[in-house]
Amino acid sequence: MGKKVTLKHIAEALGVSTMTVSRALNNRSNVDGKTRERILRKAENMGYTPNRVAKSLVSSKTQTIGVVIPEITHAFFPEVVRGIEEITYQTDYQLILTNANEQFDREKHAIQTLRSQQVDGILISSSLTEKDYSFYESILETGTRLVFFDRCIHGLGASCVHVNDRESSEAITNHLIEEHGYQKIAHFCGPRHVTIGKERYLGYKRALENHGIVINEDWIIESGFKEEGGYNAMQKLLDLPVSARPEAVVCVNDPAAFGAMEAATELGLKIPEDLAITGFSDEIRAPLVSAPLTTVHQPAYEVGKRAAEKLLKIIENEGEPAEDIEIEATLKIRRSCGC
Amino acid sequence: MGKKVTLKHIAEALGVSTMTVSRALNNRSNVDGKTRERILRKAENMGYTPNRVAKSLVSSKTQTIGVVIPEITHAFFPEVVRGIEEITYQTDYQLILTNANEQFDREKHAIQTLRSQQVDGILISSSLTEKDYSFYESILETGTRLVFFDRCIHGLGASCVHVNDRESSEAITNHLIEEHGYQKIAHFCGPRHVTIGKERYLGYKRALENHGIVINEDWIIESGFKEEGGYNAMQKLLDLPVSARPEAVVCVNDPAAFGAMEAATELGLKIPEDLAITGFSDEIRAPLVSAPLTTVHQPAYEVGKRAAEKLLKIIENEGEPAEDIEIEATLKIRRSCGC
DNA sequence: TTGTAAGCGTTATCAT
DNA sequence: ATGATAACGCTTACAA
Repeated sequence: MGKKVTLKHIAEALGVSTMTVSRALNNRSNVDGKTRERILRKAENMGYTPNRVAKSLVSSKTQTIGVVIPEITHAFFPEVVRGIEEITYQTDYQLILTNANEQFDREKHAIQTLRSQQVDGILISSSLTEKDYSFYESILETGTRLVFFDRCIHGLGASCVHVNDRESSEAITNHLIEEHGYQKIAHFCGPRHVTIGKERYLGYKRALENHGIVINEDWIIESGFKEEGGYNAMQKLLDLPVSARPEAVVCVNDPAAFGAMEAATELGLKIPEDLAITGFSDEIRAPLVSAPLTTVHQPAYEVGKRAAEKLLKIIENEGEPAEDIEIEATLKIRRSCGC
Repeated sequence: MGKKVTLKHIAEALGVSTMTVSRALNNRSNVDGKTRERILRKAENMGYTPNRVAKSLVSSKTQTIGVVIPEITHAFFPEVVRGIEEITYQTDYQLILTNANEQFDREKHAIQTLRSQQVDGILISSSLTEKDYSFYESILETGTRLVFFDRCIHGLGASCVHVNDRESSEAITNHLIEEHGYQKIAHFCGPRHVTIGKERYLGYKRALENHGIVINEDWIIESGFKEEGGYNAMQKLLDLPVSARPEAVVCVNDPAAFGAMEAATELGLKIPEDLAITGFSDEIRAPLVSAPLTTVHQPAYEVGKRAAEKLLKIIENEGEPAEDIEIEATLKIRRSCGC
């Protein structure tokens, strides 16, 4: 349980200066072979561990990046984290993980803490649901390096990594219309100020418009991104008289779709016979539920990887420009759409 | 993009000393009301963010804990992380996440890095598969605070949080014997030097012994903890002539069970009619697979919470004793056992 | 090749 | 109530 060993201790034990020890331990050229040997051996058996905190104070570099996710239970995010982790592991960065739990206040707090920890950069999927960008504007002004992923905030000049949400949402809606002939299609949407909420809504809308289908506002219900929200939205939808119900529901993501399925099933509907449902994410449960979920496959691992790569570029090259990186998502047709 | 604002900048701008600024910002009593006001306002609009790195250097406290997990894709671990996160959020600690990817070398490396980052403590589920505890002995000697969870290493005097693996494994094996009358039961085990590998094996063994069933060594196959291992183990098992095959397989965890199911299904077996399979974890997919998995429900969230609580106690109370915390797991009977 | 001095941003300690 | 100084562990810049 001895006190922590520092450069100074090694230096004293050996009768050299701390600088010599520092140099030896950092493989600098300008230190005598024998001296280096002695120092390395001594450090080893004194159990020396460099103090990165002190190092960081000098270099203002912590080799650390912060990650803020809105929802650790949505399987999409751990998979993103895996992608991030692959990159940070290779490049010897550490990853500080924080969970905003879908609350923007927690997100702000997390970011402030990360900044005060002097992380070299931050990856974030935002929980922001209102049109108040001032927080982000002000921290970007201070030079905080930031890359958004999945849930982005545009117009701030920050980089963003995401899938082609709008096209994908349009494609899955098209599938319902063209392959199954559905005309009455509802949408359980996320908050509209979150990119993915807005984009997926717009894709849905465009598909209907392109087919000359008039949008029924009763069928557009905000479910948010969680199962519970999908469950509630479905209950609301099924409050409508039977004649006024849709044939299909396009959900903003998989968890919402699962919640919707559960509510529909409890109320005696069969999926997809009585009601078709689609998701967005293709998380781990999608192929397994009783009516395997037709959804949009989002390459989560890839999203994490690309976001981390971009952030590291920004950290390591002064003039790295902001960039909008779009990753192709693919339709995953299963049974819940009626196929 | 202005340079970072420090105490000194605020002090100069206001013509006071840095100490006064420090005191005001930290709510010390001994600072004049008006001075404090001026300082707070100035700090605010200069966009001051405290530098925790500098703070840490003085206090040798980082408000940071490290977490090392063996496998971020196994859904059990993100759920544990959620539990940890709940505690660290409440107590204003940050969480540094590292993934050892089932490799002990990466685990060692992760721990060394965490130590050099001066984390206040480490939570770890070990990937160690051999009986070489020297690494842990040496880092514990230096006073590193450590709590194991799930995959523990005993005999080091470190705390550990885990479920009652042996009893649970015995109970699920008993279920196969007593409720279904199976006598020919195989076991896909983890490495024996990992606690959970050993304990679950011993539970399985004890159940057979208590029922006077002789163990068939051909049926004990090391699958490890991943799907792929379960898949391979099942292929090996099904290489046996039909007459020499077991009626049931007790798998060391859910992923191994899923892999085993897949291989069995591909080879034309029906589960549970031709072969019963059980798991251990009760992860998110367990109820959803085509033969819903009979397994042991491990309260992952609770494991994370308790481990984090224990670690914080150790960090905050000098003399906090090591403790072995056992959490009760429960049998989750579904269809894959034949029920 | 090695050493000395100063400084990174903060706080503890001892003045004033 | 406020300030000066040293210290945390390390590295950069300069000197010997």
